[in-house]
Amino acid sequence: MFIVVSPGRLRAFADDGTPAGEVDEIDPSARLVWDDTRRWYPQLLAKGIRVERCVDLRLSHAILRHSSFTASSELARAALGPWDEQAVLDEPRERGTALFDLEAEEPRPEADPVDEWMLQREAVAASSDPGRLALLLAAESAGALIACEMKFAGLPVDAAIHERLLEQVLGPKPRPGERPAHLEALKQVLVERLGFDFNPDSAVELLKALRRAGLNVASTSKWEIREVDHPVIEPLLEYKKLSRLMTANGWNWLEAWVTDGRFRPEYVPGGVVTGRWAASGGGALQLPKQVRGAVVADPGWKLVVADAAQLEPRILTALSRDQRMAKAGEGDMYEGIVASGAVATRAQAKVAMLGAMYGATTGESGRLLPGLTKAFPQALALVERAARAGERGEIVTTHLGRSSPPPPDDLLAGANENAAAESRARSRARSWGRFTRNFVVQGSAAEWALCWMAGLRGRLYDLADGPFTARPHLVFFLHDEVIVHTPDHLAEQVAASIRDAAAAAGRLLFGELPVTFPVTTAIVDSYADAK
DNA sequence: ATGCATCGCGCG
DNA sequence: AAAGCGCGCGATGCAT
Repeated sequence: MFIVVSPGRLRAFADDGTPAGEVDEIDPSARLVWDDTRRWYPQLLAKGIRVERCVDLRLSHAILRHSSFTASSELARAALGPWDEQAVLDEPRERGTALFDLEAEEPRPEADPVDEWMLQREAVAASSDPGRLALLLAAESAGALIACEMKFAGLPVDAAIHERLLEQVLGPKPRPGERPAHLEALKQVLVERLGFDFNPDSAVELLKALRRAGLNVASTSKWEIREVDHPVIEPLLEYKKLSRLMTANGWNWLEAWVTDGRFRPEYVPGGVVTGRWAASGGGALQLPKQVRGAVVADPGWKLVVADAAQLEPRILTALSRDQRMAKAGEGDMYEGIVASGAVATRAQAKVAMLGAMYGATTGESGRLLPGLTKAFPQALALVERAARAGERGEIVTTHLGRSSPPPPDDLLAGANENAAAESRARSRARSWGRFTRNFVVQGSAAEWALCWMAGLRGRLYDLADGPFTARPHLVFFLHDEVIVHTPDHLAEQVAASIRDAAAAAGRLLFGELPVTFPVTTAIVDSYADAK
């Protein structure tokens, strides 16, 4: 059964979409259909209601609007409307410029979610691959539930441990506007070794200072100055490292983002064009290894940290059905690539695979590509095709049907003018090609991860009783990695569920292909101990 | 005072 | 100024 949720109304529908009247309260085992999970779910969670499944019409619309699978649908061909992000963003600008005429504005009636839902069902049913699209929309919507649940539960962070760590590395908490002791001391070393005062926090001043001291550098980035031989370099790199910790995850971060022992960032499913999640608030997806020691399980609980090993190369294997690459991926994929003879070392295998998926042309990665291409022609042909399509301004699509955004209007502009314009056009086209090359792999990997997590969510819930935060539950997700917070005694079962869900995700996406998706699991008290 | 672009760096 | 994809954020410096 479906229940369509809208302000003041709960409309029930049978599985085939026929109306079944209105209901008084939400049945959490029904599939809830709503405009935006972020709008409805937090208040349900606050009331202790955990929803089993949903249809997030906003996220689904974004997929269907652009998917090449539904290009001929009514939904995709309609003018931009209230379900389109762009229309919503443009809206305030179209209306008067006065800032305070909000009262004067007619509160426009909300679009009916039932109409949109029906359009979406039609679009999926008539699409070139209803099965894949339905899976994608279900996974995307499950992700929306999980994002809200993870924010509700929060990632357990021990502020005392974090503060101790900061004090060890930076010195005692400074007064506002001052550098902590260790950073200040390092600054003095820098000044001493260059022979004059300057502010190392300013990239402009720092660059001038380095050049004044006779160092031939064009920027102050780590990569470049690392190569320079001068007594200021070592303390400067150290300064940058400490400074980064201080500004990104220092005392301010702790105060702003960690309350009651929980870090609660906003996760943004579908926030990245490829379908990856984005996050806002506290840099959730950039939590540096340096501070992971402060992420600790509650007493009597454990963290189960799991990571999908070499996910993107394996996704490429499955997408391309490259039997030789599948063989190389039976164990550690990079070792397998070495064994195939494509490259000499594991490190090279890794660099070469990254280069294949990102479109490297130069450097070590570029040099290794011919060897990789020779060993795995089928897999490499897939990414090459995606790149060429992008260069021509065409759309590419992930395994389950998420399509790349249209190329910039000027992608091919200037191709037939003078030599300089032509070269710029080629460079633009190549750059877009690298994006589309990566899009199919990164986007399909994101789909696998969503299916993994959605399957895991259900398995975790079934492991215990009570409110979902009393059961094992997801507390963190980072592209190919999850953290589950679980009562001690269930940790082994959680680890097994994580592996089961990974295998199930592989079958859901790719059927019985001989491609495996191994996950490493670690049962730990502290995130820092996971690897 | 406030907004925006750039740099630099963290993560996958 | 990373070669080679995708992000978010803070500090700085300039424009408004």
